[in-house]
Amino acid sequence: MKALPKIKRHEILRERLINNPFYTDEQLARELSVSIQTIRLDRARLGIPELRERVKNMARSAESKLRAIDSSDVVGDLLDIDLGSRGISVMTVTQDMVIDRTGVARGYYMFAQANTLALAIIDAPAALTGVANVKYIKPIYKGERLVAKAQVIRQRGNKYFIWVKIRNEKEEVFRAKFIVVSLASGE
Amino acid sequence: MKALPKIKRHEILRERLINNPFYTDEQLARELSVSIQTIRLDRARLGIPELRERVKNMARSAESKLRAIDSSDVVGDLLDIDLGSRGISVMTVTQDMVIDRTGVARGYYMFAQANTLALAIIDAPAALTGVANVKYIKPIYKGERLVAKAQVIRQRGNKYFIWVKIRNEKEEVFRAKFIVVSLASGE
DNA sequence: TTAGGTCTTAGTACCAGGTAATAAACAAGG
DNA sequence: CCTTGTTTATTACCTGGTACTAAGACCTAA
Repeated sequence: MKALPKIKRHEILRERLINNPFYTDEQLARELSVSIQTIRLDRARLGIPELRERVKNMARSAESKLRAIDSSDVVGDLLDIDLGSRGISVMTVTQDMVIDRTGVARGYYMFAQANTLALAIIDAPAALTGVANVKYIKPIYKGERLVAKAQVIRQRGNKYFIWVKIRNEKEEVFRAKFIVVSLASGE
Repeated sequence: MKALPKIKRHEILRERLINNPFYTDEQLARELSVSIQTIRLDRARLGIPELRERVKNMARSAESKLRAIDSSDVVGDLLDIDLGSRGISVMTVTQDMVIDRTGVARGYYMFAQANTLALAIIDAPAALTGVANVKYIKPIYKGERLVAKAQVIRQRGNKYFIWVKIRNEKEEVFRAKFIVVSLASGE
């Protein structure tokens, strides 16, 4: 590779660092056949931080994102809860929840919000979802603030029947009915 | 803080670095009232890498995890697909998919696997889930390898009716029926 | 042709956060 | 008293940079 024009090089640089932030300036310099100083100037002009900063930022943001869907028991923020009866959670749809091509939120995020809220309101040390009936009423887009309301509508033995409805600012966008099994008393 | 016994210090050090890997040796030294060299010896003895390595490892592992549930269009690995008709994906249940307290996989992972597979087999540039009916048959535990099979059972206009069944090694553990709407032709 | 501008490269000093190796101080036990 | 474990200090070196100065390369307009 040789003597690319500056603008082209900037494009390549930006793209390279997006899908592999672990490059050092030295590697980039070699691959683009320019000096390290040129790469540094480029990064400065493009506002791209140094390797260590990039990696640190990834580690930090990844940490919080993982917390959101992996580590917590409730997806979204629990606003209000009345154990054994009802609960409310909110979640804001961020860039990484939507399908790039269409800008529509992936369905399993709403499912996750509704499902975890349903499980949270069960007054038992452990509970499992048995059945879910889900209806996606409207597509949901980035930036929308989703409010989920859950309500226990019937309880029979260790089975709970729970309705969850999710609204955005204007209207109902999702609803689900869960049958949740409490594991408190035997199996 | 002063003059802790060595073993105690090791415990604290390990714990501190687990829930905040961003400490430098210098900070740790100050907080534990020992010299930097002592911290370095401790790390060496405990096999804990330096700050930059820790951060790099986090960034790398987080990257792959995020790809799994955020960036890819299919949760799990797509093994086989016959557009407009059927598809198969597999997913292995890892530690971070289970609820620590019970060791049972969170329900929305199976939902995500089934739902994304259902969407993937639709032969259209974009599709949305309209309705989902889900049954969790057996609890699923860490390490299980889940095979999801999806099949389009009916198509009416831009609506597809899809069955997805998930099995572990031995038996069926989950099934779902989705009604998926293709956005290809209008709205 | 020449002066001025932009790009690129080189070189130097400095920094954080380490590794590696050596040596010295100190306490405690037998 | 000597040995042993633990801690601290010191020094040389490493990577992947920042910040700054300076000089050469190349193009363009007067």
